[in-house]
Amino acid sequence: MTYNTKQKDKILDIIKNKTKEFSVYDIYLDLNKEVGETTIYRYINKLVEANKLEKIVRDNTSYYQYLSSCDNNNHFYLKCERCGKLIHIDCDCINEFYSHISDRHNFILNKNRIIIYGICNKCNL
Amino acid sequence: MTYNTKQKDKILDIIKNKTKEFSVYDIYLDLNKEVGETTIYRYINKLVEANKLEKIVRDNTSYYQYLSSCDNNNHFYLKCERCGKLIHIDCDCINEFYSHISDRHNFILNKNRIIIYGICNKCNL
DNA sequence: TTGATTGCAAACAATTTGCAATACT
DNA sequence: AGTATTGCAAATTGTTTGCAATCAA
Repeated sequence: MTYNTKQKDKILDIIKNKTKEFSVYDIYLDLNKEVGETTIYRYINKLVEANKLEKIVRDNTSYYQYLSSCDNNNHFYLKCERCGKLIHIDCDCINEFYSHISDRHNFILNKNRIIIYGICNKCNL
Repeated sequence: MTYNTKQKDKILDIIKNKTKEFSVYDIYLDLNKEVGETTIYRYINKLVEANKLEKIVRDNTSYYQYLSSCDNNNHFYLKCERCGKLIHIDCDCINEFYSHISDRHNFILNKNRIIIYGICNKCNL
């Protein structure tokens, strides 16, 4: 149903090694234009649908960030607004928060989509 | 430096009465095309910059949602992924969460940007 | 062989910009 | 009067689509 291709491998390889947001054009350049932009668009769109990538839109351009698959029940993200770094957290505090939101505010939060924005340790000097 | 115009008044009036996400075109239609789309784009962009509107991009279109200015120190949003409703919460739980994130994870979260996604009470039947 | 993928060129569409007319203070 | 705003038309540009060639299974 889906085929493995060297284009997909190349794209995924680049993506996995990105620590910050990237655009389709960034990937295109990183690959020395050896893979068509259209192909990158198509593959990245699939990754977004599969929740492997977060999509951020800014200045009329889409940027993406790799979300390493994480099955932990207590996982969420902190994202630095200054340097763009995405920090993975595994901490039970999110479950306490989840319970509180559920019990007191009647809202079932989506644990796969918790991204808290702010300033990271390094940037806060 | 900035002028008040009836176009701005009309746009803001519509926006304030929206409970769900809207596009520029929605506003354009609501105003019976009496205000140019360009004008709506320009004004809405300013509102986004001023943090009066949240911008959400989906399917190559920008949607917006009014963020009623809130100075409370313990304010955050819950957003329903099904019906799109934005729920305002004032609860000290966010400060506890803030402190925990700060103390244990060395991260200063941005209180003006906390949007938790999930399913609201009504949709969860 | 069969069906998915690629990539170019073209289409698309949301958004922005130039500019002359108009409105605000 | 002087400056900001409006709105049309045109330009821009990120993204998608058509399609023939190619590749994976």
